[in-house]
Amino acid sequence: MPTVSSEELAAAAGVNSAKLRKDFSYLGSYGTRGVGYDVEYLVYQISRELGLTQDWPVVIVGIGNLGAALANYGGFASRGFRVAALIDADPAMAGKPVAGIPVQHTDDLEKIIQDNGVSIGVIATPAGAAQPVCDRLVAAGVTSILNFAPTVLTVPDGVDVRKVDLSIELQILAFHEQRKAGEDHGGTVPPAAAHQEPGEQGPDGDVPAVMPA
Amino acid sequence: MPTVSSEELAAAAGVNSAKLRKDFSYLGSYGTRGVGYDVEYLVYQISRELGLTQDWPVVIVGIGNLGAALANYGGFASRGFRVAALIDADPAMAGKPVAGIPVQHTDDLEKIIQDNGVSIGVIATPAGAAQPVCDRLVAAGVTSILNFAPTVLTVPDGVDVRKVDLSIELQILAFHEQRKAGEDHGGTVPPAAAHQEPGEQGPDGDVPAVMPA
DNA sequence: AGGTGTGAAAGGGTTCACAGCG
DNA sequence: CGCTGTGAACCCTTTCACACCT
Repeated sequence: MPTVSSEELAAAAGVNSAKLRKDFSYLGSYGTRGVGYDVEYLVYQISRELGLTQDWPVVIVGIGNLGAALANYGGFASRGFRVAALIDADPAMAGKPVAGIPVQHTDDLEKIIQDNGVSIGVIATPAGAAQPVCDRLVAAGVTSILNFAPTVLTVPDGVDVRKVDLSIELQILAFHEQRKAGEDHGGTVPPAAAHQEPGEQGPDGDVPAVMPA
Repeated sequence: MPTVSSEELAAAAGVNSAKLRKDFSYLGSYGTRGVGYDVEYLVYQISRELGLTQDWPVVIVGIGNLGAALANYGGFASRGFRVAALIDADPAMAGKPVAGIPVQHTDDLEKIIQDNGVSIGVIATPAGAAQPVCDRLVAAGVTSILNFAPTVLTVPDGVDVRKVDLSIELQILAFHEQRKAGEDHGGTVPPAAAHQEPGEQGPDGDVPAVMPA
């Protein structure tokens, strides 16, 4: 299949074809009228725009179950991510290989970051260790942090943090599950929040915008 | 602190106070004019609306690193989730306790679901096993599935699926990282997508709406 | 013809601003 | 007087519809 139309892609993605064309148009004019989009060319252009063609060395700090799961996760390599190092505070872990990469001790964190030119760090430590680790990562030159620890991190301006809460997705499912069952609700919620569109399976839309901890 | 104003909550959440008040108004009139919101009462009302006051038994299928990390995750209990069972296809795992819960074999999946009245299942298996597991969960009565396997699942109408891709958040960070560094871009992207607001750390907004696999 | 690229219309969500209540 | 609750204004995103190119 050398070429696709916006109509076909839209159907596959579960969106309107006009939206898809408009979105693509922000990247440039990569389609051919009367024909569609050249698949290979389009994939390359989107990959480049998203930064998938670059090599991103990342470090994972905190090699418990979650850290190990991340280290073993196959999806990283294909998106341009390379696990440059695994770091843990437990001296007993040092030297042990996880996913083929030897775990290093937290003492060497700064050196590891600098030697590998790492700008993205993943924190998978317990809650208490997260902020100190974060501070050291930032001081060593990391400017983007993915945080799996159940804490809100404080960082200086110019540093991006994204927090992943493994229970939030479950909570969204439970929210809908609740509605499937009993239909006796106190309040009124606008239709947009009532239910996700069938077909989509992703973390977007359909989530209350404001949800205090 | 027995009471909060919408202004204070909005500042803490990094949003507009009017939005917060409007959002709350969909749940009912839980505030007091001239005073603010009674914290304890508000927390209860929001919890109830989100389904946090209920008990949600869940099963986790696939007890590798990720499954184990989920089983050990502390955040579930406080949100009303109870890990009713851990299930794995490896006979060697059967009986082994993970996070204090003995792992059970896939053969007993249907019985486990029914005995515990489980309606929410978590899939943390390898990609190949995900769809068969999903089918069995659904046949046994599960109506909401949280999928960590790198596959898009096919389910009948009435079943909700949410897919968590651990590399997508990393990709979003890399996208911004790329912009921090070089500023030579081919295309033009609308301002809303240019950068996340400082202060927020969540998986929402700021993500291209359409991103074909 | 067939399908992109895009101005213009429609729609939905956010913000303003203030009436109204404690 | 202070702060909620909310109609109305505003703005951004999505969709329509069609000119234009292949």
